[in-house]
Amino acid sequence: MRVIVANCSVDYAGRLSAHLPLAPRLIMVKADGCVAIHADGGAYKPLNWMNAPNRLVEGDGVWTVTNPNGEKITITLVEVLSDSSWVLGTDPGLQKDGVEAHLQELLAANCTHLAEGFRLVRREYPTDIGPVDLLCRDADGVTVAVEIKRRGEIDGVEQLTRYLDFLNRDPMLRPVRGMFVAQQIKPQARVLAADRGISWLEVDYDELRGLASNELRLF
Amino acid sequence: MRVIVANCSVDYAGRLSAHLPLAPRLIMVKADGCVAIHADGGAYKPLNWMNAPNRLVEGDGVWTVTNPNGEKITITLVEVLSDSSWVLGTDPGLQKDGVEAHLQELLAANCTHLAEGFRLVRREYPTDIGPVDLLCRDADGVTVAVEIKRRGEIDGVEQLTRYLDFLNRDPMLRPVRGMFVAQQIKPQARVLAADRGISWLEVDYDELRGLASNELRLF
DNA sequence: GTGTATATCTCGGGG
DNA sequence: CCCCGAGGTATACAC
Repeated sequence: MRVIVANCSVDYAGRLSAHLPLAPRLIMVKADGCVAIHADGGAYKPLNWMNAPNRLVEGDGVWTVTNPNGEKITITLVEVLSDSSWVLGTDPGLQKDGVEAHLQELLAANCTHLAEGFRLVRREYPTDIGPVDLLCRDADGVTVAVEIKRRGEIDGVEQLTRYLDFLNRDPMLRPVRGMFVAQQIKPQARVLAADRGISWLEVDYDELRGLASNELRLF
Repeated sequence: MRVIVANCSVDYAGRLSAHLPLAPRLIMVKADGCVAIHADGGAYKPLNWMNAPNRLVEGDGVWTVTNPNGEKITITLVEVLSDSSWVLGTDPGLQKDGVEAHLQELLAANCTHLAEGFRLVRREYPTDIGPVDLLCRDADGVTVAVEIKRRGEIDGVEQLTRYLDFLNRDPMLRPVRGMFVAQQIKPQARVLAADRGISWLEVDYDELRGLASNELRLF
């Protein structure tokens, strides 16, 4: 890990063209070779960057970083205020809890939470176009394809629509209806779901987790 | 801009829960207060972060960063290897060229480039489901919804299909046909567009820009 | 390698 | 302020 603070200007040419006028910035070079140019604000995203794999050539006050896709960053260093390096080693990595997969687990284990009388057929039910999160049968025995998201946006409705298209070609399953489930569903997604006859439901992750631990306590 | 290199462990609780075991990492604190914890690899994305606005409290070997949404990062500093600060000032900012907005501008100004006899009705034509990039009328007076992308992929075709669904409900516009325009269109997207009766066109940004400057030269 | 789905996406624009 | 779309999205994973 190398950190340089310098007055610099930067040019990027690749998927688009971009230019940074001369100003003081922080340049971070990681062990895997990736380069990031940071301003003193603006969240974690750098102004410009080049991910690994790439090739960094340090010329006389000019760095050029190129990658195999023909993208190129030119950093012109006018005045270097600081230049330090450290060896940090590989990171043990981030442990996460609360992503979509967990929501899916909880709902698979408690699918009556989706609606009275729901029974799980299987998780990750395969179709030609990808796996459906949950396939259930409702109280009337009608098949229901359930798509689960942490945040329900329009893409998720499109995804579920594609699954329904394919599932409804199977005479053993037909008719299949859809259910869109998320912790929060955007208005646009609700409109599209409703328009396509897909029901939707907002669920609470913490409540579900409590429900799951209660069930555990009962047995 | 403050950069600390330290052995640390990190806990995040907010939109999800996450934990980083003790290891050497770089902690970046920007002037706007945002905090990012970087490993020595893995592109420009930090392992953990907290964007502005937030509140950073430096305790005895423990930093807590909280934001108004109830999210919280706890950084436990075991050994500080380096701690430096610089004042960089506000950045003049990134100048971009070649993004979708430019393509849309150029095509709005030169919509005959899309097809002979095209006339622009309006840019960003609103529908219940979002704005259509360009609404035009072709040489026969038929309404054409144009979706513009830098890179034409399947999502764009889906997006245009949604717009067409809604536009075709308007008796004043009906029938509306679709046109999918991009600098490069993936084969899969072409197939889907064709399957839905949507015409598609690849355009060259540099050529369009030249065309626009030629028009300027004429007047 | 391509295609697909996720993300504490980030970021900027418009109502 | 939220909603919405674009992004050099990045990243992981399946085929």
